[in-house]
Order: sequence, then structure tokens, then C-alpha cells
Amino acid sequence: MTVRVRFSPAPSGELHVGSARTALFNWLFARHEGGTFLVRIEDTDVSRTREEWVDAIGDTLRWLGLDWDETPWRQSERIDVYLAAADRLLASGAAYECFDTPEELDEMHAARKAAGLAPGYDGRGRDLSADDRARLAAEGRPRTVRFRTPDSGPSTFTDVVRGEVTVEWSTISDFVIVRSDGSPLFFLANAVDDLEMGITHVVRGEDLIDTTHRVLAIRRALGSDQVPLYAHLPLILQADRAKLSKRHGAVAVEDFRARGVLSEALFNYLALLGWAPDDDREVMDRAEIVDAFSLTRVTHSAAIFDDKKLEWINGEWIRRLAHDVIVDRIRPFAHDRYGVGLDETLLDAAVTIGQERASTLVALADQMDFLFAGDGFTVADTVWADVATVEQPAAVLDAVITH
RNA sequence: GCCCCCAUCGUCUAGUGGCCGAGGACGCCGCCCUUUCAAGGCGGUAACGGGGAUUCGAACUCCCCUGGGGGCACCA
Repeated sequence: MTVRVRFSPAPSGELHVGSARTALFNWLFARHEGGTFLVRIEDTDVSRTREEWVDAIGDTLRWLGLDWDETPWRQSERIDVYLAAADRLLASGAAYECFDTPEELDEMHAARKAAGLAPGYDGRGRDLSADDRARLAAEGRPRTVRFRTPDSGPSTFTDVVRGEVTVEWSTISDFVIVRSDGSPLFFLANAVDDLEMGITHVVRGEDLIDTTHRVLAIRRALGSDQVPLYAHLPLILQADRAKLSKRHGAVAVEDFRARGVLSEALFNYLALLGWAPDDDREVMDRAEIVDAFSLTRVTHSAAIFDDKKLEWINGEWIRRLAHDVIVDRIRPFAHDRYGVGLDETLLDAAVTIGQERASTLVALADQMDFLFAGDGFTVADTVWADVATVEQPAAVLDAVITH
């Protein structure tokens, strides 16, 4: 079987490190297995989608070094496919039409919660007659399509990292697959696409583990007896053990990029969050990681994102990369900061110092402050005071190089 | 509230019944190198959440508790 995986981001913001890690693991798995890595934009919710995010996510993936194999899919261009599937589910009785108003649903949720149940749905629309439905539709009530879940019995699937995952159907109520505005929802689109695109392995965050039962149920109702192999990755948490959020500093890949984290370093660090090779290596390049990667070695518990360790790996990479490569990457920073009159010789000298001591490209740029500005040095306090007091740039350079 | 998942140093992790009086890395603390900062070298600090059970023997198996996380939407 040829491995076929996909990364399916919702374009509702910049790519954050959690999603990037998911993309990375999918990519690593595909490359390791010689399989295919696809990108599928899950933009069925038009209100949350912005075209600029679609482009931004692509740029970020490219920057990280994650290349995809086929033209990216857009779910927004396949709406009719999902609705056709919904019609089939309706025809077979696997799904049914509902005409509940938002107010009625709110009331029901409150009542169910008070009764110690999950918000869910009480199935009130399940057994409406054709006449009932026609009448309610005629009243102008909103029409949605719900998937009918089994009343009882176990739902089990095999997860590569977690083993057998079982849940009782009675805890999962009927859920909406087509909105009142006629657009399809995640569960439907996801099930249809994974099926039609021949996805063999679904690698995603653990926050989606509970949705698997529903997606699998839709697949079966659609007539498929094929089940992709799932692998739910442990979540990435903040230092306070809460889910990563924008309130707590950098979470978007672009934030790290702007901060001067090298692509190689973030790739390397992210690979180590939730996975470890079977030896002691930590600083590894892309090829080494692809070679060593395996889903069976993915860890089980949530990991805290550690900036310190990222900084360390970044420093390793700054020192490891060829001098010219760093000069090329630092040039935009230097240019922004010091303008057109950029002195290439000094830039070169700054990188020399930077590779020796900096952990991030921004810190490296700080080294340049005193080289370019002469007296205004921001290098850690009194560091290199004697060198910085030399007035002639040439002498500074000399001192730096011979130091 | 209900459901699911998870549980080794502060953090990332190795570990799949004896090789573990628990290994590596980051961080932190010393010392060395160095005119100073880094980098580097050397050393140190620090963990199997608790209780049962199985076993000749449990970090590794099972159960309970506790703790943490996630889910329960006309978001994905």
C-alpha cells in the first residue's frame, strides 16, 4: 500500500506551531515511507476563511521546508460533492432533516446540561414525518441535515499511537452535517475527502480524537468498508500547561521566523516535540529526521513548548550552517536596520562573531549594532567594552577578526 | 456535568519484567579555558504521582485513586 497523507489546515489565521507540528509529522511520515503528502484547505466555513491566510499558510510550509505533491485541494471548490453525499445519506436514512431554531437549540442545550448530559442533541427531529417536514419548511424554519448516530453499542478504531480507542455511542448524539445556509460541515467534508482522496493514514492532533468515531460512521454510511489508519499526536502546551494561545507570546510560525529562528532549527525542534529517535541524537538535519522517523515512536503525553531549548537548537544551527548561508539570511535584517549603505565587510564580520556567540539571528543583528554604529552597542551590557571603544570601524573590524 | 486521552528530573525525552541504586538533552549551579561575553571542556543539582494486585523480581502488566489535558457547536 502506498502511503497517502494530507495536512488539512483551516485558513482562519496564521499557521501556529501546533498545526505546523502536525504538518511536519505528516510530511515526515510520507517522505520516510516514500508516500504522497497532500495539502487540503478546509475552508467550508466561509465566515472564518480569509484568502490571505491561505497564501500565508503555503508560504510558511514552504519556509519550513515542507513541500507537497499535488495541487492543493480547496474544500470550498467541492461543496457540491459534499452536498451530493449528504443527499445520499438522506436517501438511505443515515441522515435526516431538522428544522430547529437557534432559540430552541439553546433551550435544549441548557436543559440537557442541567440533566447532566452533554449539550448535544436530543433527537427531536429524528422521527418527523414527510408531512411534518414539509410543513416546517413551509413555515420558513431553518433546515439543517443531521447524521443519525447509533443509540448504543461501542465504536472502536485503531490508533497507531494510542491503540484501541473505544467510546459508547450513547454518549454521541446526532450532529449537523449541513448548515441551514446549505453549506457542509467539517465532519461531512472531512469524511468524503479522506475517502475520495484515498487517504491511507490520518495524522492529526489529539484534540480531534473524539471526532474520529463520527467521521468513521459517515464513511460507513457512505458505503465504504475501508478505514484509514489513525495516529493522534499529543498536544503542544504552553508553560502553564494550557493550550497554546496568542496571549502568551509567539505561537505562529511566522513569529519565530521574524524573531530570527532558522527554518532548520524550528523543523528540528518541532520534530523532537512528541517524537524521539531510537538513539541520543538531537541536532539533526531534515534528511536525518526523515530517515529516522516513525509513527510508532510518537510519544503519548502532551508536551510543553520550551523556548529555551528552541534557542539552543537555533544556536546550534547558526553555528553549524555555512558562513555564507548565514550572511545571506542575515542580510535582510541588516538591510532593514542599517539601510542601503550596508557594508558587506562589516556584515561578514558581524556574522563571524554571531556564529560564535549568538543563539538567534536577532541576537546576531544586535552584535552588528556596535559594529555599524560604533559606539551604540547593545551587546549584553559591558561585553566587549574594550573592542567597542575603538573608534575607527576598520580598527573595530580588525580587533574583532583578530580577537 | 458526561465522554475520551495521558502520567519518568523544572522542561523535552530514553526505558516495553531482571542490563535502572533510572540514561541523554535543555535549563540551572560550580570549576576550567578566556583581558571580558559567548562558544567549548569537566563536574553537580534534579524524576519513575499515591495505593493495591500479579510475579522469584516491577519505571515497565492489571485495578483503584489523584493529577493534567482534550472533547461534548449550524468551528475545524
